Amino acid sequence: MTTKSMDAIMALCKRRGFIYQASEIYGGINGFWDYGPLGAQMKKNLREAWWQDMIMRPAWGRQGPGGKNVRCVPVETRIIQHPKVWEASGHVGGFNDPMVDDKETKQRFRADHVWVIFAYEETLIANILTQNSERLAAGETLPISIPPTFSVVAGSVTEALRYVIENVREFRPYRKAEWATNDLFDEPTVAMYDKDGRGFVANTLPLIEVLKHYSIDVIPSPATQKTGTLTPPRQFNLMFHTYVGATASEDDKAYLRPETAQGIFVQFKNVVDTTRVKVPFGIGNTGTSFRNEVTPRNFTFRSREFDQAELEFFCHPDESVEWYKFWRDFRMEWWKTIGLAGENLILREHEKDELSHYSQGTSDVEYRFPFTAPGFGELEGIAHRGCYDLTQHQEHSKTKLEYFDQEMQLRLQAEGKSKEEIAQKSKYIPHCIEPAAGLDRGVLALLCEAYTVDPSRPSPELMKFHPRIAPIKAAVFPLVAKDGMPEIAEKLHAELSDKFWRVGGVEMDEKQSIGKRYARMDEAGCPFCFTIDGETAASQTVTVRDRDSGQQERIALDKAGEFLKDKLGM
RNA sequence: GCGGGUGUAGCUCAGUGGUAGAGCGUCAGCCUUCCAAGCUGAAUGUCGAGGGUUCAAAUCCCUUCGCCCGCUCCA
Repeated sequence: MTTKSMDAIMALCKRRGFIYQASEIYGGINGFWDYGPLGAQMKKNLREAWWQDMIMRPAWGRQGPGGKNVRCVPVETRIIQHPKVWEASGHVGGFNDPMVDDKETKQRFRADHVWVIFAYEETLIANILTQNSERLAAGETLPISIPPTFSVVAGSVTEALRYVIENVREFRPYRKAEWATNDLFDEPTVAMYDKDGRGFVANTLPLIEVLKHYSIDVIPSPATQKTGTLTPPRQFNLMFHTYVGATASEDDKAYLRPETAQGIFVQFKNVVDTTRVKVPFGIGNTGTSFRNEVTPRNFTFRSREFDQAELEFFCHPDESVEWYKFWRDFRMEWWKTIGLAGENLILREHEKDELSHYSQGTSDVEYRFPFTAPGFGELEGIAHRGCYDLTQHQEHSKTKLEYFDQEMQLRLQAEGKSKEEIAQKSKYIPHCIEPAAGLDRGVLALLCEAYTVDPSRPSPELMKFHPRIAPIKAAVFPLVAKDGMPEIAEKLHAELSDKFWRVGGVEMDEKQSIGKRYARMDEAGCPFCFTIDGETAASQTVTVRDRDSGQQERIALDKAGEFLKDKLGM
């Protein structure tokens, strides 16, 4: 594969009106992009394709595991939810990792991963123990204050101390370290020895705790063990917040959603109670989400405001793995059918250690963008979320979100199962499979995949969109603007517009040379151009030019609509 | 948030203190019977923004914003 130039793609997007920088005349705003006429239509086509193939006729009418029909319904939920929704989902906590930077080495650490080690001289400890034996016996805690000795990066106390033991020579003047126990501390401790054999007792506390008693300036950096180079912990708050109500006090604080999925979980009970859906079934939701990214980068790939198309598919726990595989495979296939058919698209199953604790499987549909190549960037994640979300909301909202499976009850009764077993198995919190696609990333991938440079063509740049995605479906040209050709073209244009306006644009262009007009349509990604020429009036035929090959065929004038309908798969 | 690069017409870019340019595109007219063709003409800019130095700033200095690359981050 030849590497495509992202700069060239971005230039074309601007030039042809696919994507503009948001608020450009004011200098732009970091992490936000607008769509121009062609981009807006294209994104609408993508969302429409998702809606049709996921909600209206899920998985193209295929049957799911066990020959079950696949039923999905839509909801449209709000960007602003009750703040507790985001506490239950874990986003408020998870989006609030404080970070510290090392000003000298420019390294950044999660504050909760920095462990400060205190090493006490053994003789000092011994003295304290003997001098305060009565107070210690009474269960008192002794205030002992010594400067932090060094710090390490680790996920837990044990991991931190294990690191010290295994890499003790990094920490001068210590030469040797081993696990130890000590009466003074409840926590695990380590015994360390310097080159003269003097003994020390070391324990560790998380940085955040240590900062309650010490200034950041006396904490050694885990990168260099020098003091004075760390910044105070800073919150990287990825949640956008706002205020509900005109008074804008702290009590009115609310969040803009970081994903559309939670709106589905929160309305799960209502959908079950009001729409006669039965497990297994899916609920889809599309819309805008917000994440205050640390570093928006790579054109529209990591924007702060973006659109998602998410399906939450609810099923019985015993069938959940089968449904997970079903959706994972279908989603991969789906992206292929709308224009990402090449080797740039992969399905990547997450490794065990990448999975959330509640997940039995997660895959990403990934695309090799020019800016990620040779790596890949995530387009869609398909996650087995277990019963995690509904359970969380059940706990936080104190509302029962169990599903009563009447079919299961009848089946178990027929099988003569015990009352206890029937009651237990027919009432459950469904498991959930979540295919969550990024629409803006989808558009970006489709743009990158479609962008083609063919130096052998008179106009080398073209966009090879799949007809279903192409914002302009067809164009009509009179070969020259005389001899009655414009009149015939006008008529054909009117006919095609009338037939296809629901799915995309039909253009008419009679200005300038025919080559220039073809070139313009190539850059807009219009798949078919109908040209009225000198023969049309006599033979009632037109030529159709295929964008990708440049080849033309001659068809009957009154068959143009049918031709296009067929090519658009309608 | 740090470091490096960059910002001049719709796009690509030239312009190192002295009257803002080129190519392409766009538009108009002519010409033209199939691929950014030809001829003629036209429009288009607070030189990213703000401040400073100077008789004079796209150009030098400071601040700031956007974009690109690397680091960092990515429930």
